[in-house]
Amino acid sequence: MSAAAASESLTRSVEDYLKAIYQLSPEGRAASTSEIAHLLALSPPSVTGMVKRLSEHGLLEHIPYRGVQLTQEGRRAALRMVRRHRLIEAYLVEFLGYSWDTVHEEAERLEHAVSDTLVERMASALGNPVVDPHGDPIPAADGSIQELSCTPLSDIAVGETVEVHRVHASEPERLRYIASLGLVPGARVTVVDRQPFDDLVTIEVAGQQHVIGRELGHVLQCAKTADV
Amino acid sequence: MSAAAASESLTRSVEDYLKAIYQLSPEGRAASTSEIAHLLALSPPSVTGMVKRLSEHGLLEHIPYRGVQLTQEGRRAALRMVRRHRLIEAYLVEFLGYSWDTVHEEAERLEHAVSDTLVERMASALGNPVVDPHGDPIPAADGSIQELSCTPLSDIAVGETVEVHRVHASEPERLRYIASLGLVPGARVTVVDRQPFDDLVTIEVAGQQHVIGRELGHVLQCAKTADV
DNA sequence: ACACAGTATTAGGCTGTCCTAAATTGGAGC
DNA sequence: GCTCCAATTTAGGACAGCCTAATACTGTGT
Repeated sequence: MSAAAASESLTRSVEDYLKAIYQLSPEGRAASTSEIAHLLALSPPSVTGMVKRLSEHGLLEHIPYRGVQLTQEGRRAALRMVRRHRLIEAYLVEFLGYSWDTVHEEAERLEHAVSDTLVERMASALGNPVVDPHGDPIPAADGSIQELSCTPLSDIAVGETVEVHRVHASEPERLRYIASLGLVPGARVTVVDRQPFDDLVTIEVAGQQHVIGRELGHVLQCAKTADV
Repeated sequence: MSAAAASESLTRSVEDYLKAIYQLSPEGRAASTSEIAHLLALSPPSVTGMVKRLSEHGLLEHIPYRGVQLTQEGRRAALRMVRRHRLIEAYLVEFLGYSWDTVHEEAERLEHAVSDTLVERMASALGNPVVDPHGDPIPAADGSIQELSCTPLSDIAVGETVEVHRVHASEPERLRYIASLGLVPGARVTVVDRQPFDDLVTIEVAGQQHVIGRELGHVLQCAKTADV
């Protein structure tokens, strides 16, 4: 049964669900109904209903009261959306004057409307980039993705100097604040102090010191310089 | 009542209806249910139903059994879609390697997904063009549009030389054929002969003679050279 | 003046996606 | 092992859009 479902085009809603579930299940962990509902700003019953339909179509597996996991096919569809989204973001920033804080919303709509042809043309125009403007890796057209291993800034030891690789946020205000501190992908950051509570770290970037709280500390994914 | 409806965003379907009705009513003539149904590939009852909803929202006026006409507001929304569509086509041809026969379908989907911001950025990148790749005029952002007066090729007198201004087709096969004859906007065409029946005209373009039938004769909109 | 052909509308249904309110279930803590 | 809370699912409903079949209208031709 599960094999028969391929190739009919998915609705916008379905694409959003698959992308959300993919994002909620690193390492193939199961995503819960309420997590999905929260991420998509829907009610939990709506999610239960859709999840049931998607599992009938072979895109995911649902163990009632336990959560959902994408099937191979669902994962493929989700990665396709992630590729689209990130390439569109990269294209808009590179060629149409978007800044990284405004690009997410536009890409969120376009990712459902572009053809595969257009996506690949944008990729070519960009020189087939491997990361988007936030440093997130762009899945290849064949669905492979290599997650680069990063450490949240909040886990970096005092005295270490690292490079910001990914900035895991989509809200414009947050991104603008982060950019105003100079914490864009590629920036070099030194952790100069750490508070014993609340994961507060003091960092130095571009000669300036700032204190970073728990949330931003997790949003900023870093790695040793010259690491991949 | 009619004024209260503004600014809620329109659905894809609604946008398609408005654009179709706009295209079917040159000079504010009324469009019939069956014309709309045919253009959108829907059943007439579906059109009646939607038309009813749209007239409740103040986007058009419906006189039962007589046809529909856009209101000011509906016309504005339709022109917005036409602008989007034509600018997207121009952008894709100019920057992403699309040819005029493949670009329509892509634009048809994108026009519903782009933001006003993106449309205006594409317009700037293009240098604010006034016509799209098919020679169709692009409405201004304020909704004004100047229709250039053209004559169908089938109405040009024998012996006259004219310039192709607009090519009013969207089907890829037809457009490819037209392009293969060199009949792109800007091409100079001389009518060398005309059959007494079926509107067949013999033309010369780029030193080659071709016979053009009734349909293509209407698709090819021409004007005297150096006419605007 | 009237019948009829063709067009348009009404009636009744289906699907996809969402919602709120009311059960149900699983696991934490006693 | 039982109780209870929070998470989840079921029940029941709304709305946008679409369809087919049945009915109503309009204008044409005689």
